Amino acid sequence: MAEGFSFDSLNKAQREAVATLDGPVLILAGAGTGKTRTVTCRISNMLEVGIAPENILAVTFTNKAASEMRERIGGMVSKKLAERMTVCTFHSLCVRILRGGIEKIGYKKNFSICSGSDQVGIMKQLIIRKGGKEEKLKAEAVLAEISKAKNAGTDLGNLKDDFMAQLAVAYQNELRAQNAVDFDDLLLLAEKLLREHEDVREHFRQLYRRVTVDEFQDTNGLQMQLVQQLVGPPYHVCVVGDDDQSIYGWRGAEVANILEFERFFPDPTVIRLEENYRSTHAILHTANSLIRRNAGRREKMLRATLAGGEPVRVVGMPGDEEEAEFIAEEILAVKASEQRPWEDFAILFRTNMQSRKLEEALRHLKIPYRMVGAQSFYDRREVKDVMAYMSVIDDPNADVPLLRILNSPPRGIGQAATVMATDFSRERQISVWEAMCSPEFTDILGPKARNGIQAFVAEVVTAKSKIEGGVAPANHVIREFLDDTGYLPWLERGCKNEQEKLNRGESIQGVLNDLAKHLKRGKSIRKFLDDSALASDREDDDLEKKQGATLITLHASKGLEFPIVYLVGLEEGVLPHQRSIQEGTKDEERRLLYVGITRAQKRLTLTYCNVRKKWGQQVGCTPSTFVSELDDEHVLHTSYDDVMGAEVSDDELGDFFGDMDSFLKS
DNA sequence: TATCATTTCCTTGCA
DNA sequence: GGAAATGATA
Repeated sequence: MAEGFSFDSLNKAQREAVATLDGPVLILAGAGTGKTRTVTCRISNMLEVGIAPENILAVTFTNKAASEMRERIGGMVSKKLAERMTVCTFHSLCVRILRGGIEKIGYKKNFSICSGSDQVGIMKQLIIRKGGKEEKLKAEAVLAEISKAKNAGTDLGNLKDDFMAQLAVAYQNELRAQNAVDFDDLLLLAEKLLREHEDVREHFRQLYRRVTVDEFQDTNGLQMQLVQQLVGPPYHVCVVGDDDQSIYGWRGAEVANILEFERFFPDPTVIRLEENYRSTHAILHTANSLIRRNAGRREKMLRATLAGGEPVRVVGMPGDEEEAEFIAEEILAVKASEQRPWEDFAILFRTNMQSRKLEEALRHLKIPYRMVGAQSFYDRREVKDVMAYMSVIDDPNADVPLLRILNSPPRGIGQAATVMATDFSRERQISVWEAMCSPEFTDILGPKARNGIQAFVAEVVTAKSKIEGGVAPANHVIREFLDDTGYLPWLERGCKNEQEKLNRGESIQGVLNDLAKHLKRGKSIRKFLDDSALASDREDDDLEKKQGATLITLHASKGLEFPIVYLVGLEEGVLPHQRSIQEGTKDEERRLLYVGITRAQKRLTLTYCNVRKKWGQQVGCTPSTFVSELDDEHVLHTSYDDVMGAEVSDDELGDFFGDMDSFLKS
């Protein structure tokens, strides 16, 4: 089963990357140059020269990337060895580090992790309590500032806005009081722990002798500092990335980390992967001509190994409706004439808003499609609710989840009663749950709220004792609990249509199934909640197995490739996005388009509209300045009339089926 | 307090 | 156009 890897299958630069195991290494891997293959071969090589798997650490940005990498290395060397390595995200690495000594910096060992909507929940409470309703501050905006400050290493009390600073400090105290950390804290505290405690630092430096960081262009300042703490002399650290594909500046990524890598680690070996195996020459030439316009990049020349290719089409559309129709009809026609599977086609767009029209057009022609990364599974409202219910049963003293579900479904515990409960708990230094159990508190409530709270407390206690008594499996008890408390019926009533009801039911069942799986493996409910907080999608959600053409944002498309790509909405204000024009970050938008273009293997179509419906209003559009930046050598400029004229028969066919469709439905 | 009507705001999305 | 937050009413 261990097929190993052969140097013969690699090009010169890739071979050098795989063979250079010592000292700092910077691999600049352009789009489609076999980056993943090179990195996995390099790590396999470490194993083959006898480096212990325990000493190997590879850090990625997503769980998906981590499991893919482990799997591929397992296939090359041996599954057993691969499983002994540490391949994980920055955040789970930090959890690991913190579990081994967070008490040294003043937290309790069993800290819990606050995810996005938990943070929003806390912040909303704080804004209400601090009387910020007149300021009409959005919780998300405050949290964004806090996150920025944490990643930049500035003090939370020093935020520009005075009120924001107040909220930030209160937020941090709140987390502290609940023994909770947010995602930024994971990095912040892990770095602090390593920096301030030599014994911990030495432990991990001894453990992780070989460190690899993937997608290095997406790291922020804090992550860089963490890597520096983690890697000591002789600096066996390898970072891999492409500055031209840095598209997450808006959430703190610093291209400087890759541009000035030698500032952080001395005298690195720099290896450039410049041979592109993915796209035709025409596509790559067009991409290169665009990205050349960016200043301050690591100069590199991507070469196509696939000569020639069809010209890149740039099509001007009358409106967004026609744009969507045209693409759907062409996909249908090309699929038939070239015998391609739906999976060969992808439609890329800048904002999620744009996907609606495209979805409609595809549905109209009965083209199956998959939407990638629209809303992550664990962010769905009902999933969050169910997880909060689980958390409450597991430990009702955690305030955040308790407050989340306290009045869903309505139990007569409105805003007034909630504020009273949190105030009461604060004064006495007890949890909200303890307040709710205390007669002293319930006595000061109105009868409605009192009854609601007492009934709820009783239900939680019953469910808790059932689980602790081992009467039934926890997932069954929880399902029953969701029913008895009226949550499930309430959720169903709130659904607008059958489809929604079905979807919600499925995702709830999904959570419960996942929990059952964890329990069978002997893991606790708490462990399940922790793992899920660090995951974004369900493991067994068959991400790749979903059938159909792909609808995807440019951001989510990074790392993927498709034979045929449509990139829509090349208009000023859309791509580049309006806000980037205002903020002067057009360079990043250019990189975003570059990423999109380089996803295409065989055929690429770029479209722009003259008119676009924006928030229900027709708005005139001008083509993106990026369109005029493309070198025309391999570009064919054309229009809706031209392309539709060439396919009249298909057009009519589409309309025929469309009419047939509505006829059958009526 | 719950529910229905009205108004407000619109990136990108990972742990 | 539409979700989500506010406001008005039972």
